[in-house]
Amino acid sequence: MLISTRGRYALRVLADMAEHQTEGYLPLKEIAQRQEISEKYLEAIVKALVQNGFISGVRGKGGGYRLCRAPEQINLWEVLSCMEGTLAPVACLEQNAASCARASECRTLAFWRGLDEAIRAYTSAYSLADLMRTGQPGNDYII
Amino acid sequence: MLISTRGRYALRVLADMAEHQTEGYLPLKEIAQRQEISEKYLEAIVKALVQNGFISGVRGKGGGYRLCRAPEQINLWEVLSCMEGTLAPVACLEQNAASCARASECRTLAFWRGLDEAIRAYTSAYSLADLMRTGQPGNDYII
DNA sequence: TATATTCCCTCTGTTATGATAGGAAAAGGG
DNA sequence: CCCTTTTCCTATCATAACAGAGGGAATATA
Repeated sequence: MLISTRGRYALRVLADMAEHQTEGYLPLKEIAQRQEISEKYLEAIVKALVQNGFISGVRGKGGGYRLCRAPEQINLWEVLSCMEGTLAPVACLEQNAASCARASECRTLAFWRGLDEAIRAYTSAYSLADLMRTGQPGNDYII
Repeated sequence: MLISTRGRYALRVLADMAEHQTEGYLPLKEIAQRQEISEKYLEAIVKALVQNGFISGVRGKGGGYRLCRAPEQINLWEVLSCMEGTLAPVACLEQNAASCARASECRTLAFWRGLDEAIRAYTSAYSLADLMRTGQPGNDYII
């Protein structure tokens, strides 16, 4: 499985936050209830989202979480790859993969690189805003 | 990781067999040595390849394994999906996935379906023969 | 019979997955 | 100053998947 619950839930949380953006800081409790995901498990997921600058949290009464950027500027490849650690389809293509002695003669490497690129191309074409339209990816991802 | 060693090794074994096709039945021992993969682990992998009709095995002295079809007719999506069980990027899209009550309102489902389709399109465009050319996929996959 | 080979079953160590539990720290309201 | 709400932090756990290792039975050749 390329994407575990960490990545899947992260997208659902972000989409939920985008949908309720106007309501200020959203307590995790509410998000967990709406999405029917264990609040305790979501804690670990939003923590990663905070650390990677997608959302920010405010403690105490009236606190909660909020998107740090506009949905148009939240790229799904970015979200998924930091939630999953890597989106590489095979171990050979991970960031800190041990360099393979067979690489130069490998019959399959080019095929894997192409698959990696296909996954990157598809996911990075989507922004969080595209999910809100439940439609096709647009090019509203402003660099 | 979308593809584990089962899928990766399977492609390497098939490519090795295609390369040495003319030599008749190839003992697993030789393939394992050339590919530097544990023979014991490969046993499980070739077993699956036999069961799915990609290769056939003959026991006894002079025995070994051989491709059942021409490399042009061995589709990589087919190989990988039966080695991995599924190539679905998320659990929601697996064959026997429990039907999800949220599916109709899910903001992310269409995105996942598209990713699934992108993976399928890329991998199924390749045949084993394409790997042998270490080049781009051709359209020599004859149905 | 001796040898080479696939085929079959079981076992094991390690890592990832998907959580759960218990509390500490911060902020606001009375 | 206390109480409540909330994030934040650390630890633990059960299950499954991954990557093999080991032993032997069945089959074919010479």
